Amino acid sequence: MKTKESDYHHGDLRGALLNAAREALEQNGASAVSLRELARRVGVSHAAPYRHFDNRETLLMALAADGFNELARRLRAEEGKDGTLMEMGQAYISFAIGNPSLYKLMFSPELDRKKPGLLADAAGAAFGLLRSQTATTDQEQSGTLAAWALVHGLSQLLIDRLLPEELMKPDQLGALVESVLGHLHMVSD
Amino acid sequence: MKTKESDYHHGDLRGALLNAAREALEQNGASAVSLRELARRVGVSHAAPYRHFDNRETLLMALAADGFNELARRLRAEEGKDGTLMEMGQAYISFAIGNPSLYKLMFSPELDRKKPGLLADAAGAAFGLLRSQTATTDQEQSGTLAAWALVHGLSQLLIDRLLPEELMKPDQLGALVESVLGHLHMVSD
DNA sequence: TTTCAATGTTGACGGTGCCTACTTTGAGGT
DNA sequence: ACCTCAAAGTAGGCACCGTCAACATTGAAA
Repeated sequence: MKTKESDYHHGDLRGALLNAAREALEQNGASAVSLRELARRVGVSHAAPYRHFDNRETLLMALAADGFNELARRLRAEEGKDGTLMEMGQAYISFAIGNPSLYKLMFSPELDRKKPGLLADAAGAAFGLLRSQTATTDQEQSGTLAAWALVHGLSQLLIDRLLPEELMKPDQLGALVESVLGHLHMVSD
Repeated sequence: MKTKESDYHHGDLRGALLNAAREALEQNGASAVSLRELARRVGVSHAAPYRHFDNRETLLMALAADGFNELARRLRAEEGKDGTLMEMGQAYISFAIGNPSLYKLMFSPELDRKKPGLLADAAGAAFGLLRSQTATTDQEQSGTLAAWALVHGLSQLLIDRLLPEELMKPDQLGALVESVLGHLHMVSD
C-alpha cells in the first residue's frame, strides 16, 4: 500500500501508463492511444508522461516490445511441450487473434524498427524461436520463412475479418489453422 | 487547358486531392496524410476537401479502394497470360513491395471494411480472382486460403524489412518468392 | 539537515479534424 | 440575355493533440 497522503509522485507512473495504453489499444485501436488521454485516465497532468517516454512513438514501441516478449514466451512454452511446428503455429495465431490491436501494432510501419532498442531485441528473440525450430539447411531456410509468412498472413486475415464468416467461428478455428498449415510440405514431412 | 482566369473552382479537386494523397502516402506513410496539408499542397483552403470527402477516413478508403482495383487489374493481367498460381503470387508481391504504404493502408484496421462501399466491393473483387484460380473442392478451399495467407504474409514481412538483408536484394527477390511459394502442396501439384 | 535530481504541474505553440456561416461561380431554365 | 440556385470554395472558430520550457514538489542521499 503506497497510498500516501500526497500523491504528487505516482510511484509507478510508467507502468500505469503502459497498462492504460494497453487497455486503450485493444478498446479503440492504436490511433486512439493519446498521451493526454492516458495521463487523464491515470490521474496525472498532461505533460507527466514525458518524464517516462521521449514521445508517443517511444511508448508505443515499449508496448510492442512487450507484445513480442509475450509472444516469445508463448512460443517457448509450446516448444517445451512437444514443439511441433503445427502447435507453435497454433500458439502464434492464438496470440494474434487474442490481442489483435497489439499484434497490429507490433508490425506497424509507424514504429521505426531499425535503430535498435527494446523493440528490435524483442522482435529478434521471438523470431529466433521460429528459426531454431527448423534445421539450418539452406533449402529449409525458405521453409521456415514460408511457415512464418503463412502464419503471419493468416493472422492478419483473421484479425481483419477478411475471411468468409463461416470459417471464422471460434470453435472451428483450430481446424482451420490446421488445414491451412497442412498445405506446407515441411509440416507433413 | 482549363487554366481560366479565376480559379475559384478548381475543376477536379477530388482527383487532385487523391493524387496528392497518394504521393504523401508513399513518401511519409498514412499518418502523414492530412487533409489540411493536402489542401495546402493543391492550393486550396483548408476546408475545401470536405466538399468532396465526408472526412479523412473516407478519403483514405477511396485511396485503398484504388489500390484494390489496381491490384485486381494486375492479377487479371497475369491470369490472362498463363495464370499459374505462382505467377499470380509474384504479381501480388510485386504490387505490395512496389506500393508499400498503399498496401499497408489497404489492410489498415483504421479503415472500417464492414459497412460496404467502394472499398468492400473492390476488395471483394480482388480476392475473388484468387479464389477462382483454384477449384471449388472443399478440400482445396483451404489451399486457396493458404496461398493467399502465404502471399499476404510474405508481402508484409518484405515491406516491414523483417527478413535478413541478404534475402531482400531486389534481384534475388523473384527466386525468394518462388522458393517460398514452392512449399505449398498445391503449387507443385 | 541540506541538497538536488527525479518527478509532476502549468501554460503555451503550432498542428490537426471538423463544424458553421458566408461567398463565388457556372450551368440550366425562362 | 437574364435569373436562379445549388455546387464548390473561403474564413473563422472549437476542441483535441504532441511537444516544449519554466516552475513546483518531493524523497533520498550526503
